[in-house]
Amino acid sequence: MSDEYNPTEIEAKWQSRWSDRAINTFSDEDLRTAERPFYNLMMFPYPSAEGLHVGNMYAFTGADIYGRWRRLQGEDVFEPMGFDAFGIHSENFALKKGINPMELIPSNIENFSRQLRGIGAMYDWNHTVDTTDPQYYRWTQWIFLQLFKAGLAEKKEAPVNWCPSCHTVLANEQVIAGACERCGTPVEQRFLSQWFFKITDYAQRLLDNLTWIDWSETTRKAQENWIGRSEGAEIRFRISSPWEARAGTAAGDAFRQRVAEHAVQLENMSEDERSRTVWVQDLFIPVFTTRPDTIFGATFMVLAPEHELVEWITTPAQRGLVEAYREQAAGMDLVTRKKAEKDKTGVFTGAYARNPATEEDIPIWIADYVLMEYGTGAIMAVPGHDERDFEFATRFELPIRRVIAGPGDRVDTPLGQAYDGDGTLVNSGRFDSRDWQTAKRDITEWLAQRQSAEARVNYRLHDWCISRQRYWGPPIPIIYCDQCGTVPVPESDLPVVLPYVENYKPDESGISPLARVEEWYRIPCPQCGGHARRETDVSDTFLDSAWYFLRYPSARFNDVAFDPELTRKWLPVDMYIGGEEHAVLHLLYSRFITMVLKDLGYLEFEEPYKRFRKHGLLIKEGSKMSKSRGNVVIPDQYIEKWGADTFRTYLMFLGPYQEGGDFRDQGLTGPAGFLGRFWDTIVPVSELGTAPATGGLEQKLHATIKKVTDDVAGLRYNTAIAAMMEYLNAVREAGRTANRDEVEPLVLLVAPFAPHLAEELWEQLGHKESLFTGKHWPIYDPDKAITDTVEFVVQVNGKLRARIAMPRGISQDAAQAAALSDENVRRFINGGSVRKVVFVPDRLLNLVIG
RNA sequence: GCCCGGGUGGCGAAAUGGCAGACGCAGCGGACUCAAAAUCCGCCGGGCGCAAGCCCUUGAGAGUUCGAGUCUCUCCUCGGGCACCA
Repeated sequence: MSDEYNPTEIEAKWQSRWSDRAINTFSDEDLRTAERPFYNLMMFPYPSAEGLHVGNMYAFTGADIYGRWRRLQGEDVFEPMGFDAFGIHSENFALKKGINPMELIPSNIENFSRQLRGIGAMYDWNHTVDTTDPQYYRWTQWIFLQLFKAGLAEKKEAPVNWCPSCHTVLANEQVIAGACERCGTPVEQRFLSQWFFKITDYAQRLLDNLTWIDWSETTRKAQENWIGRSEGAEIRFRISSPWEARAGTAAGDAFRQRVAEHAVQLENMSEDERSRTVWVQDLFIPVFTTRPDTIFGATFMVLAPEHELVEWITTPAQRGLVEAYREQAAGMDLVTRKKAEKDKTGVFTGAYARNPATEEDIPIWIADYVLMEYGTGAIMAVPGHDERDFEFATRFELPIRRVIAGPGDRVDTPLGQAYDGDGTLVNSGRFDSRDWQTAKRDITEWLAQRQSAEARVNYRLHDWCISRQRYWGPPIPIIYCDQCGTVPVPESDLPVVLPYVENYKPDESGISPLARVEEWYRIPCPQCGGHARRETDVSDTFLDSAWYFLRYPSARFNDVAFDPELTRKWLPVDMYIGGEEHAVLHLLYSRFITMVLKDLGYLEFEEPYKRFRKHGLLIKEGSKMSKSRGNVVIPDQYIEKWGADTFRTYLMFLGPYQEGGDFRDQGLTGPAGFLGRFWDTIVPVSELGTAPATGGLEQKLHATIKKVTDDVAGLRYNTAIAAMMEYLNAVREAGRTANRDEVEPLVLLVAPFAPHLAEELWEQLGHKESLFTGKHWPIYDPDKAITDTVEFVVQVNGKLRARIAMPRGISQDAAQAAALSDENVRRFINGGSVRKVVFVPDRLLNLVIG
């Protein structure tokens, strides 16, 4: 080894030594017998074509530093890494390249693994996961089956975005201003039959647990918003237009069936009437509202254009208009339709409903600002107190009525805009002058007594659509039999292997590419042996990643998804670090799957991650990194030039880890110089025997250990590094070769950041074992971490007038005496009398002059 | 519109209600060198001053306090998330 700091040489040496001596890997036996298990998890990457991005490396380095720190404290830290290699990203890249993903993805993974080995993280490559491995997705399919058997997976029709040019279904995120993000073609809405997981059944539990899990606050808030709990009431409005749907006619029978299916309320009907006729006026339209207190101001109703009742209540005179409007709405993509800036449009159905509070008949309209997916797909419109309803009422000249009076409003103060603030009720009959908050409850109760309402909670969260009409994912393990209907694939037949398909491109049919492979999907029914076909959709990538953390410890077992004993020992995850971009979907889905598996008896916990911390986002020279800007930082050249240790240290130094930072090429010289001086300072020390720390360095050392320990624990890596720099500067200012006790602890402090350098110096200091094999993190002595003298700040009337060194623990009187003898202090007191003295021990003295 | 974060030197950033600008980058001056690079030493928010020191300064304005970058209110602004969610 040469005298100069040579990162390339050192890093190669230690990476191969770690691997040869199995420093970072556990055997399955190690996992079973570990005494102080600590599961340190980071979000696994999808192995993109471009390779490891500096954003990945930033995330992984910060997480690895935490893991290495816990290991230096003597814990058995399990730090696995894997690949989220299924999904549309990988498939689209394969399409672009014209190479089948089944051939392309393995080479991406290989490239990624190579890069990951170079960043100096302590990954356990004995326990890795690749979601495209049949031995992995076999268990993804198994989880689907468990949900199916528990009644938590169901197939239903749902609207999707369809690009007629690319022949594919698009996620909402892929639709930009109503057009396909790739080709610019306007997107259409199509209805397809899809598999859903009933995550809404878990909405309240997912929300409740957020109060106690130890997660970044912003992430908890994001989940809370996403779940979107609203409290209010469901109120029923009786239709008051007297049309009938007669039994025995085709239309009448179809209507009666719809009524039964959709649980529209039927009341006050004799058996005889039921068998003959359904009167539209016997139907109720349920609406959800968070403002039952404003019901006296509901002057019309609006249904979503797709609402089932529309075709039955529309009058012949309005039918043409209504049909035209419905068609137009159906042709519109979901994104454009949900645009708030769009002008309100709508059509009157000709029908009326009775407001249960005022007993007035109010018109029923349809409009696309009411969404079928939320609530009941119908609203009571209160234009006086809802901005959207106000806009609609103004446009179509519908009555606007004030029913809430804010401070200073009179009963008849006209409304120039919707008022949604606090107030008391007006124009509301017996509820007049009641406070709006109280009235919410009172009116709901009053209507409930008359069977017209009940209190209700609604969630914004939708069921999780897991079907993908694409190729690159795990086939959904379901078989459709002509005789037996929907049959789950028997668990003993798993995995349902994704076949190699030459033409895996999606086409205009909207049907999965697997539907073109007859020899694959046509199979005998596992129950009756009759004609049957496989489900040809694959599942969402988010399902792959919803349980991968359960798989890591058991990654080497093929007969079980997760071994119960290892799971009990290692899970839930102790520390999870990842990007805020997954704050909602991935983190919510994995919480949901964990809860389900717990309810089904497979797990003993229901929250997968004890702690979650988000890391910040890296930008480059003040702007976002993106391929189009051409400013994406690829770590390889930097590591080659500066070494992984310098690169890691720089990434952690450029800003607070949880907030991100601005990457500038020039900035690397700072940490590079630091590590170079570190080397120069410590190499000569190895030739000396032990000697204690001397002078001010001992105090400074203990203070630094405290600072670095606290900062690393709180992921404040930037200030931890600054503290080490300060200490190193102090050692060098001593102007002599340092004593061993002055610098050996510093080698340990820097080890999580620059593990190769630390190992090398540790060895040169005479240690035989890797420093990551023992409990080596230095412990500070609180008594030694403080100085004997303190610099007192003396203020006069709150302004700094002097700094005076005084012994620690000095009394107020003594400090005051010292202060009063200071010339500058005297000058500012200027003969005035000291009216008040503020004394902060060992810190500050403030003399207030009257 | 709603919910989170931010706004501090030329730049990245520090600061349990108690010395604003730690640490680093860039810059300037010096040493070494024939020279350059590397390395080392010094200076480095603005203004006044020979100096001691003084005044100003944390997006804007008010407030609480002996004392505010930090707490409260109002506003401006940037970033992120959600969004006709009834």
